[in-house]
Amino acid sequence: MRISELSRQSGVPVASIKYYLRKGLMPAGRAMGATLAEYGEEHVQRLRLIRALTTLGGLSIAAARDVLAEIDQPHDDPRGMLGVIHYALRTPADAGATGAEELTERVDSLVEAMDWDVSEASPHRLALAASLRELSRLGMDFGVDDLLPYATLAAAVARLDLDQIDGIEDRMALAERAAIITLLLEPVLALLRRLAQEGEARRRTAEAAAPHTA
Amino acid sequence: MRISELSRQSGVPVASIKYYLRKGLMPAGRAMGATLAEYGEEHVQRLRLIRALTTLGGLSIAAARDVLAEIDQPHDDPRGMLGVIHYALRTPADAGATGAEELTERVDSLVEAMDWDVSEASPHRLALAASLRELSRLGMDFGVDDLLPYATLAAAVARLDLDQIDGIEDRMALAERAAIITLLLEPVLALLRRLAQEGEARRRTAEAAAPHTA
DNA sequence: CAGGACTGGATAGTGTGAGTATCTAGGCTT
DNA sequence: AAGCCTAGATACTCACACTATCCAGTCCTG
Repeated sequence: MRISELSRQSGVPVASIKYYLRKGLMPAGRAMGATLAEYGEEHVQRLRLIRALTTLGGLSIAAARDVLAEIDQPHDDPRGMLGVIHYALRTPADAGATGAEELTERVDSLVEAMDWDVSEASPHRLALAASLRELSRLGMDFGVDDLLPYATLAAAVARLDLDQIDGIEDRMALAERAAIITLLLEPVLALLRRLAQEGEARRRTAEAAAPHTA
Repeated sequence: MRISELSRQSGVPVASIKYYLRKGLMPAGRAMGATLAEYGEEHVQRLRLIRALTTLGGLSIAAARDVLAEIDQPHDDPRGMLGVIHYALRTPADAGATGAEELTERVDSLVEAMDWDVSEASPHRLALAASLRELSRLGMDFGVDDLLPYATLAAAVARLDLDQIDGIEDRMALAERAAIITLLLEPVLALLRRLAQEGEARRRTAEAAAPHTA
């Protein structure tokens, strides 16, 4: 299929497709001549993934490129790839690590208490410490004890996540699924949390108004 | 305190402070003359909150303005304010609602199954439907049964969230806390999830290699 | 086999968001 | 009175994600 057909099927403007090609988010089509290339179904799928990563996942073009490059890499240990994808995603919260030593310790205690086998060098440790420091400066200090319940729930979520990609044999498909689960389920979880907050808030308000019906 | 002192204490450049004032994120200082205004500790705090919302929470200036405006409003039902804050936050996923009818039904079933008392008009319903549709087009279709375990965990998280702001009497402080919990805990939860994923993935890999030690 | 539509690739332009810098009077401090 | 600092307005910058033009080269049609 030619680029105009690819554009029609995917709904992505030709100029944007060219832009993604330039930026290295998509492999070029099979060249059939100096001014002609052949695209396939996999390109349609790739465009869908790109749009999902950027719009749903909120990734920048550069971050999406890194994640896609990781997906395309053959992985010996498919499960370990999750970590690598995570590494490709610097949260913007890693700026200003000054004075986060105490918070880093807190994160380490938490990881240990949860018995999580997480790389010492994981950027998430630092990112989490930075987030906690920011919250602390806003007057909301979360100690290990405050975080443990949240961490326990996060562990339960992670188990569900890994169940989703269990039993997929094709490595390429697995890598893609892992990325989708990690990145694109995040907004879904955030939305579920908000819906739940709204429901729980109303429940508590109602109970406060009429405690006997509880 | 003058603006330069405010800048020094908060670490935010004078030009940026003026920018936030222009955009309506901060109340102006008390005018002491045509070219002089007095700022207080509350302005320092406000700047911290603005920076946290934009950098940690990833909000745009416009979204942060809406949230802050909501915080500043006096609320009759402080808990219900959570919902209002949510409304001020359109997720970018609300574009393209075509063909989401079936997914909307699915979301409605889920909300009903969870017994969440959520407004019929909540933008989260539509946003969730749109996210699910996108995931479905990527080959990951989540039915109500798949979502229920996640929703149950989300409900548990929401209970923890509301516990955090329980017992705060000052309405202004409560509004701010509610916003912080909802918005700024989100990246923390995402990081916990990723740490947990990494831990769980390694655990499963290890168990697959040596099942007898499990 | 000529004309027009289409193509890949390069280059340039656009619009938005989030600041950053400059300018102009006016005021405060010593 | 001199030399700052200040509020407010306006203008400028920079990155990002496109979007539009250009330019040969190619294909297809009549």
